Amino acid sequence: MVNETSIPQHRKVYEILRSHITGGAYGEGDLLPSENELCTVHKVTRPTIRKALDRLVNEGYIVRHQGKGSIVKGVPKGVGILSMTGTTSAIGEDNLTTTIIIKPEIRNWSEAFTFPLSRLELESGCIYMERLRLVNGKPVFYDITMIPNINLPRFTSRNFENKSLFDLLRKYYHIEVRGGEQKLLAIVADERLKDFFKVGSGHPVLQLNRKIETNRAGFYIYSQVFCNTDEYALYGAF
Amino acid sequence: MVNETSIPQHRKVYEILRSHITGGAYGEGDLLPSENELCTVHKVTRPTIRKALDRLVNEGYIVRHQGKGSIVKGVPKGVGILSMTGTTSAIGEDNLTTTIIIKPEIRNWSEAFTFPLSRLELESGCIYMERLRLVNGKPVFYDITMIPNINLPRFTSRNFENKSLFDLLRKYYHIEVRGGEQKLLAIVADERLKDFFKVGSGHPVLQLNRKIETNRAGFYIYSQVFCNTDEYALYGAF
DNA sequence: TTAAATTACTTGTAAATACAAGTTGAATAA
DNA sequence: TTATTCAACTTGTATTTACAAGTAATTTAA
Repeated sequence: MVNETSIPQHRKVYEILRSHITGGAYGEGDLLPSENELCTVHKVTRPTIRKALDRLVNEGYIVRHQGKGSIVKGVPKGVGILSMTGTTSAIGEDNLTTTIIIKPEIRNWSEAFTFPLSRLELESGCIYMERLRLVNGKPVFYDITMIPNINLPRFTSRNFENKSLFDLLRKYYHIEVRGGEQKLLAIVADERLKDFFKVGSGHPVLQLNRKIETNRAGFYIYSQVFCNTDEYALYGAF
Repeated sequence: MVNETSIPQHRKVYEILRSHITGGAYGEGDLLPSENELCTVHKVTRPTIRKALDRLVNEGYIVRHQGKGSIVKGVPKGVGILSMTGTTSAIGEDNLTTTIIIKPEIRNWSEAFTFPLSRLELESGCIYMERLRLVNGKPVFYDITMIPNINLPRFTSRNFENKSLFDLLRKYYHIEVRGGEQKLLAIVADERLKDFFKVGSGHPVLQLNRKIETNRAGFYIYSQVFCNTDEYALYGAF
């Protein structure tokens, strides 16, 4: 029997458990139901349950102890900046507001920050945008995002104001982040950054150049993020 | 039948395949033997092989394609600084030389950089060391490492000159890095850093404060790393 | 009362089996 | 020759079964 969208069972169980953890149904230190209980609830066998749990362990949501059970660690903090998707999940959405500096528009690539581009990417052009992120009202992130203009209908007309770019890509285009590479360096704020961050001259700024892989083969997202780490240090778990 | 040290089969297979990749037996783009071939070679069944391969995928050594096979991606670059162990594997040992500024010595904790310490850690004191790392002769990393002084016989008398701290911990004390958390920020070089890095005043420096988890419960390694990113940006994969 | 043993859980490992689904190259038919 | 079909691979998913090993509470014996 094929499921409606043929999403594997272990993935479904993973999504459900993950949403329960992120949604607060389980808090830090709570015990997840035992594997056998999960089996009966989701009507699958133990290897399937274990595959779902394996992923939760890998992503840092839970730890397992032989003889005890699966203990919830909570939502991995800082997964955002340093290891996965956007800036949104790094801080917690409550305190983060976004100002669009340059709305998504189609441009030619201005060379995507030290990362070499493929011919297809160069020919297609890119969707370019600049955003300023404020944490508790203070400007902390300034980011430039470049996405190849390949098979993304109506992209530039979508509303980004209160959405995560990555949620949007996932929802409308089934593009999911798989991993990526990044370069980090410390620089001194230039005129533009001094203006955005409202800091004086000589102010140190953290710069991240990122190339993000997706589930679409050959489809990469490039972003350059500048951070004022005066009050909010970048946090990452690994 | 119990194996000599009762190391799981899937872990053994993982170690073997991993060493083949890191050792250069398989290069980038090469196909690993098929799962069934690996089964016959290692005398285990497919689920066991798949568990070993799963881990290699998670750690970025290989990618798998249905119908094609398991393709070697190579040794994950930059795993060092941003996601795992030391600085050594970040650059490649060839170009990296280490100068010990303060040899490992037992001290009281000077509060391990914003990370709260447990009572046991505070009571045990810490092994403290400072090292300067040079890449191609230029000072790039300055790091302070603090290790709780718990059950580490003869640690301060070991020779660190040309060894990775983490290799040593693994080899002699069976301590392996499991993960950790880190905070990143951009600062301006103080007098000490200006001296070490031979840079002028106002020079931006990247600072990492890290708390590293190990396979010993409650045993954490704390380190603070300062990087001059002028010539060598920190590189990380995720 | 106290300490040891048992029992009933939990997760960890491993095999054997089956079929689905993607890829590739060889055999076949036009 | 060219296009199509097919067979032989590959990995992906899932079940069933079995036992090992760690944990914790209960029961039992001292």
